[in-house]
Amino acid sequence: MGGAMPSESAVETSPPVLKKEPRPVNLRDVAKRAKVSVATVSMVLNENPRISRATQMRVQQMIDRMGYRPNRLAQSLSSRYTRVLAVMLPALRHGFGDAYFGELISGVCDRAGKLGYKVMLEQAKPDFVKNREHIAIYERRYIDGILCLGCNDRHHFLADFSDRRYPLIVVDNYLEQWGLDYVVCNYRAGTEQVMNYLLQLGHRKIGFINAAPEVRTARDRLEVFQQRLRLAGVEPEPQWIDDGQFTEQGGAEAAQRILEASPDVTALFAGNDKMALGAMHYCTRRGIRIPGDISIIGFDDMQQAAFVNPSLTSVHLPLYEAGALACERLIERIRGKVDRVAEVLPTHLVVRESTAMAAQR
Amino acid sequence: MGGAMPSESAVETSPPVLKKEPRPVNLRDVAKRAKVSVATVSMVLNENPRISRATQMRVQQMIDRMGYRPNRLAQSLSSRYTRVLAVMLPALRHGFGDAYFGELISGVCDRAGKLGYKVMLEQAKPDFVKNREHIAIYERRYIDGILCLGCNDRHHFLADFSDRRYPLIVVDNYLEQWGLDYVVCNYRAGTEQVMNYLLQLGHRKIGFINAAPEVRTARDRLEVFQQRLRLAGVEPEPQWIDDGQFTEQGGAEAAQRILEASPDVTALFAGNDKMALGAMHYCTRRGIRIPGDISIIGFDDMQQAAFVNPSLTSVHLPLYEAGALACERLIERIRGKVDRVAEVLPTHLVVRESTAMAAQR
DNA sequence: CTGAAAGCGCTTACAG
DNA sequence: CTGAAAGCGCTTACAG
Repeated sequence: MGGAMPSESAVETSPPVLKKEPRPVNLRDVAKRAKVSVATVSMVLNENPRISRATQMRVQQMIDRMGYRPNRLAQSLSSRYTRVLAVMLPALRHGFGDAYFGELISGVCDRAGKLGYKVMLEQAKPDFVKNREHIAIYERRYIDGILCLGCNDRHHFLADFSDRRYPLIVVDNYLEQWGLDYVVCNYRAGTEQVMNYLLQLGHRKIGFINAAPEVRTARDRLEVFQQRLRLAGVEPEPQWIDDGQFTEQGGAEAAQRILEASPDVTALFAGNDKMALGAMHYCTRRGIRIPGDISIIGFDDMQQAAFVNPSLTSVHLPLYEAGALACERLIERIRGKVDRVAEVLPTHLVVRESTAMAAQR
Repeated sequence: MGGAMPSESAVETSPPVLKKEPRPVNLRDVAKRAKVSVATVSMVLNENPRISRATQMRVQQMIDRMGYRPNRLAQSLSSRYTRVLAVMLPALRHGFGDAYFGELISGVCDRAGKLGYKVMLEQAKPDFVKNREHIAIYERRYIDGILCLGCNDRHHFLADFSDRRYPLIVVDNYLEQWGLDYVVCNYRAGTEQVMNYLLQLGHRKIGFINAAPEVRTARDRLEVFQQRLRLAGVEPEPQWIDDGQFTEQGGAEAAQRILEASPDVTALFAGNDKMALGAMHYCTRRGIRIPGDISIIGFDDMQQAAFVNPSLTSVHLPLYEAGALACERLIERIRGKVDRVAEVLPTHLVVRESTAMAAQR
């Protein structure tokens, strides 16, 4: 020790290549030092009321002192739960770069963290479904439940959940054909808010850029759009309605088709803000002033909506809250505290600069 | 059986409340039916070359026939790996609703899936760090490694990884003070591309909306900005440079401050597209034409950039690729196939409508 | 109220 | 090339 070759500098110069990883402290170590059985330590960990307050305190102190962290693989292997949830996204290219899903996921993650759950990401790609991974992740004990985002009627694998054997909640859509649990924003009410507002501003010839007829909420939107126009004595013409594929590009193209077929349209209602942005882009390029010549209105109210030019009137969807609530209900389902989930969250219209009284032509 | 009360209809009408969950098939079941030991089945599963081709085939067939799926909790408990990675995000409110992180995460998830890994989401909130969860997730065997997004010099908990005991890769930033592995886009080269382009267009008085001086790549950008101006014989004035906090709102406010202090500025360079959008919004409101009166240029090249009005010139960052590469390298580090990761990815400038020759004033 | 023991479903030396 | 057995680190009846 010391002298010619001080151990400290030796450690510094020669990399400790084969340094033995110190085994992390486990349940048995704690039990031994606390002079109780492993069962007792386990019960303290799980706050089992059968343990006396005195032992509980003493063991807890030892746990803290030794910095013990239970191995959750062992915990999950022995118990019924993994305390992990999956967020399942559709197979869109670069799917996570989307503000809509981002809001939902933020809500899910925050709530999951507060309730002691971890969140895993999955994408329902063709291979994933073909390999029955949607079932395998339960059976292989990766997760206790799934939050299904962006799903639609064509996702036939969801039928595998109609036996309610594995907890799953559809988030911001509903698919009653398979009897699945859901938490959804009120798309019908949101559309009514839009239509009431536009009609009130004097608009009668209204273009509608929708998308994804395979999504139930999108169909609801279309239904209410037509219903409300008819209620106002206006028969919606087919060429007022077009598909914008939920993208900026698609929105721009749909706007073009609608306005070329029906130049007398005075307002465009888009099924999401992205398509509304695309429509705005097209109009501005063509010298059609917003809202002077045409009103444009979106759906979702993403953060961007307030910062485009002109700022975009839109229906606010409580997506963060929907994600959080779905997460909470899913955990309740996993624990058997609830057996059906069917929640509808309110929306509201945020009026900004992109809408005005119908132009007199 | 049958007769007065056919068992099938009984099953159909009375809900099978206490239907015993059929225990999923396990290794032992397969071993028994295949008439081999569990060790052999395990080795077939893990493609251990010690197993003869004949047994391998026979056992594999039984595995397929019985629909056996290994319990991965047991696998991980027995082996060294969980095959789960964490993506760690900073504690931004609604952090996932961000196109920048979304692109990185998409890259990570796609590559992880291909390599047989799952991805878990974490946010480095104050409590998370205080409870030393960033270490606990390794010790408790949730994950094998972390991909750290959006981190900066103030994230002192990253110092806990300088001993390289737990695999972690910093994505799209680098923090050399802690000797961490990283995969980063070339921010210096990207800034050079911007400056070369603007100078070439005749711009000399250039405003710079940056943010986050605690982020090394952001400082790099500032350095190159100043360097290049000086190289062109222009001394950058302090009031040309402002902080936009990486948000639309912040970008709009920074643009206002810069242009009020220096109305003769002919171009604004923003450190991300969001701030550029905010700046555009401000200018348009004030009647400053883009690019007629002022050129605006962003950084990131998010999808939006092509669809705002005018469309935004921006530096394209290969974020998807950065995420994917970081993921792959992390897995290599976990498996000890590489011991240092320091990758730099190229950027390029995408010229759109928001930039033009410097206005003559 | 607490402990000894079985069990969760795998992997991995160690024999043969 | 294959098997018997120990072990991973917990939880949970079952005794006492």
